[in-house]
Amino acid sequence: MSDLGARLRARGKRLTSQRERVLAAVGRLGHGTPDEIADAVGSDGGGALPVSTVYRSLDALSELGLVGHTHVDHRAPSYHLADHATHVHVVCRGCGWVGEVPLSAADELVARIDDRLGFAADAGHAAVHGLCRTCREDP
Amino acid sequence: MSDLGARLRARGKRLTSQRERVLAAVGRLGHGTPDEIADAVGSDGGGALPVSTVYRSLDALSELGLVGHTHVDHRAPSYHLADHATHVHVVCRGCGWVGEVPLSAADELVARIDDRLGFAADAGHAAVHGLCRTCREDP
DNA sequence: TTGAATGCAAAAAATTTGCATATTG
DNA sequence: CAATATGCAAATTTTTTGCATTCAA
Repeated sequence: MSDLGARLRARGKRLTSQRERVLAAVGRLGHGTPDEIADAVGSDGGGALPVSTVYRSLDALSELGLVGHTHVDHRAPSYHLADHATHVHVVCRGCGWVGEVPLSAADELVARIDDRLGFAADAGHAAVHGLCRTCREDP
Repeated sequence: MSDLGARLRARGKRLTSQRERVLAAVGRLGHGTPDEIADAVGSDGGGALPVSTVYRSLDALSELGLVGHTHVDHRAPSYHLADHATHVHVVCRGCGWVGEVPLSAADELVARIDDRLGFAADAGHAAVHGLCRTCREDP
């Protein structure tokens, strides 16, 4: 898997230390907004990066399929390594609680989507909203 | 269904013409960003509303569960009537194409989430990302 | 009346862009 | 060397807030 450099080059892009550091930071964080990722990069001992570079790096890495993102709440795209997406996120509309279930829980849905549309769904990038145990009982 | 006024009052909120107009605009539009909704409200003959009021109205209506939203792309939350959410959206990461499958396709997933977490998932508010028929074959 | 909601304008966030300079291949 | 990225600052875009005023209940 993956010579980052080769994959970038294959797309006419280049391997830079910034992109390596952003990728590493995403891996370290698990999940993070562009801002949090910028902070994480800043604490790897290599000096801070401007947010604009973080955005551009995330774009580049997304194009390669190395990182993905979900919208956990209204405002923040949360990036993660593509291979970290091993579960479906659920987000409570009431209290904001975030939980997860194994990706396999979505097998049936993924199969049905493929049947009907020929679409390769990546459930690991989905955030399902709803109400958690507590909020569904409450008013 | 519902008496909008009653539902609002039940939460200590009030029925205002602005909220009625925002709700109507969302219904007319089907889907729309706060900005588009503001425009739509502006063309109902009742004069424009400041975006801040649109945001606040959408919040209020969301709390009542009358409107919901999905993140169709990176940047835009797309609001819709809650009862319009009768399908699961799929969004192609490659070309941005948006499709949908019946909500029932997610029954199994919803059941599993309930089993494991006691969480009431609302699949109609989920956008599943992936690759469409065309993009999955292509580079 | 009285607290909730609006309108407006200003503030805060979040994201993108222009351009000279530095780097990769 | 040539094309791609970076850094930085400024410009956009999106969302939120403060506050005096209006309005629903």
